[in-house]
Amino acid sequence: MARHSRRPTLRDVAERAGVSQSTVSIVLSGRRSGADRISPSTRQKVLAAAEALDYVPDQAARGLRRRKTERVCLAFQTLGEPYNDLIAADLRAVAAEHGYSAVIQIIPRDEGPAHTLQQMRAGLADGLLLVYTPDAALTADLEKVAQMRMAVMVLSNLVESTHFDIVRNNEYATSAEAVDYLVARGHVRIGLIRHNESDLLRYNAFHDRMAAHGITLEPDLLRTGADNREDAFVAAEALLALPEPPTAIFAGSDRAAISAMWAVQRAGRRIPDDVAVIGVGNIPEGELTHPHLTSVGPISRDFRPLIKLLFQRIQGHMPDTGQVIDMPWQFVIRESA
Amino acid sequence: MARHSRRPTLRDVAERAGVSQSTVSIVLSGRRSGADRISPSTRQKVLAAAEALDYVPDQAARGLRRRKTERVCLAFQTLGEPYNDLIAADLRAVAAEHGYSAVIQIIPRDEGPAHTLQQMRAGLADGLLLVYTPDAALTADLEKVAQMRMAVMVLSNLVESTHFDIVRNNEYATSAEAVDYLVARGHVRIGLIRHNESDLLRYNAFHDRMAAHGITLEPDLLRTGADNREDAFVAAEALLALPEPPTAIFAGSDRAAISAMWAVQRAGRRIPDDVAVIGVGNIPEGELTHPHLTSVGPISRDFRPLIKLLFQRIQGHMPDTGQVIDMPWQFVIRESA
DNA sequence: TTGTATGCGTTATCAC
DNA sequence: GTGATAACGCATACAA
Repeated sequence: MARHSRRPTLRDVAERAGVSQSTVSIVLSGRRSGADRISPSTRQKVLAAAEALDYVPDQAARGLRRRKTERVCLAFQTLGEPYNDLIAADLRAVAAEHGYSAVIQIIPRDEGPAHTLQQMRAGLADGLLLVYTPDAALTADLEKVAQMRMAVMVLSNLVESTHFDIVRNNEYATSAEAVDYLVARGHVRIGLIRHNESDLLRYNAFHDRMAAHGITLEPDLLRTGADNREDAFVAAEALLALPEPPTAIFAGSDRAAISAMWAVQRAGRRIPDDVAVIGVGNIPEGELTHPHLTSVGPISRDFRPLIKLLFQRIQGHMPDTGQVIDMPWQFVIRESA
Repeated sequence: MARHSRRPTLRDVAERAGVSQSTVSIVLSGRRSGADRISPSTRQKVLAAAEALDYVPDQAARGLRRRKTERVCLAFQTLGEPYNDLIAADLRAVAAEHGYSAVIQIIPRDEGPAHTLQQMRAGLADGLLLVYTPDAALTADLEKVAQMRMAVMVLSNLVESTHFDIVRNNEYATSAEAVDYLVARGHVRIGLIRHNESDLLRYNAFHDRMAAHGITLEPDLLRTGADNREDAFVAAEALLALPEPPTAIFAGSDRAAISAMWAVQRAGRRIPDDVAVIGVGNIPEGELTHPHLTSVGPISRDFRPLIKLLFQRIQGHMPDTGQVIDMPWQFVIRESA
């Protein structure tokens, strides 16, 4: 295992080609259209030498000099959320079109995105796409990142700032629609499975609409902390085990809703006749389940428009003040409610 | 939006503290135990200045100088695979213990990991954890990466090299066990839903055992390209729509198996009485489904031992020749078969 | 058209 | 104990 074979540098390529470092740099950096500055023959020699040495430019050195990483970072809490998968795929594709590389950072549930923001300020990437609802302290940190000429886009309904771009959706209105739908179908005892604390709006909608309909909320019917499929399943089982179980379950995510559906089936009840189930997110999986999942979620699953905006900002083609972008949601009635 | 506020450098901190750059570097870099070299009072001044300026050291410059990124990279094809989620969480946690940062790169399905390997050679990270089965050409590229003093660990049963660490499992034997189990229960017409091409062993096991039992394979019962839940669902529907549908389905992944279960339920058939279903992976979700999913997969879901080995290599505490690590699998009989 | 010289921000080696 | 100074590998302004 021949370790420690020193990686070739510009100088190695220059020596092999019999030219100077700068010539090699001009040819290989692709900038300033090296084609018209360097003679074809020199150019060929350089390319041949680089090829022979298997030269790869050093990111640290190039980044230090250019003040650019040509990298974007995507940060979210969990890979388990199907939308994060879609966002990651779109980000990678659009980044590639721009000659950029995409990296993902996981935000630990108990610590928040502080580490990622620190990394950004240390120069991890030129742009950040954050799927998270930061609190006030983190908003300040985010603004610091944005002030360092890096592009920042946050997907959150609850953050406020003019220093970076924010993507919002009408989660509240569509969730309210779903609750109204359940009530209109005669449901009074509706169980709630909360996903995590960062997205309050769907729960606010639940509370508000139930109050509007004059239905008092029983603490027993509210389960929290169902961040993953397993916990959501347990929460649903607890709801179904109540002396007076709910006739409908409103889950904070489609994943939680699917877990709830399994729990209902295991309890030997029918969906939606015995227990209706509604989720949030409208993930593709909801069209596979049996019965198909009624849900609230984005109309479009294409995140490329958002990402293109992020690259607009990276390239400086955006106004200095942060924009607010709307991503419309809808209530999709399928079979489970 | 006060953009372009130049980020503070060592010199800014030095000026504010009234000392030299080197002193600041010694204090802040944490190396060489700055505590005993620098006087407490100077040290305090430096720390105060850094705090006041909100100084964050530049990764590019530090990396260029130290020849270290203090970063590890995890690369895999899809976020949808639950195990990748577990690996990512464990990697992040162990990395944090070592003062390292973890980044994830998605390997595009149509291009393979070439881009990530290029990034590694350009100095993206000190170590790479690759969940992928590279072909011969990529193995050569991987060896190049490993030769540049970076730690490389690959999770694959099909790659061969002494230049990096390889993690294997007994996927073949346990898959064979599952097939034998189905045959022993009287199943002859067994449908196969292939996941992707990179993990051939489970399909080899299927073919070999069926042949051993003298059962000829019908092309109609073999479906390929079911890389995601949606495609697997379609594949299962096609199987069930056959004039003579299978009495059992062996899916290349648990996700595919769960999709198949939904398809079976939608077709109004019972599991396992009408159609038995077996998956591969033994993901946590399999204990939630109704019925619970019979599967083949890792005994342990804890990837930290592997990751600790990766860090051993990063720190140079490993023999130069690549190791082969075994990760045992088992056949888990639940309710679906 | 090509080469020389300088600096990006940091760390390490040396004097003092 | 602390401060100049020289690299790390690359890109660019400028000179030739």
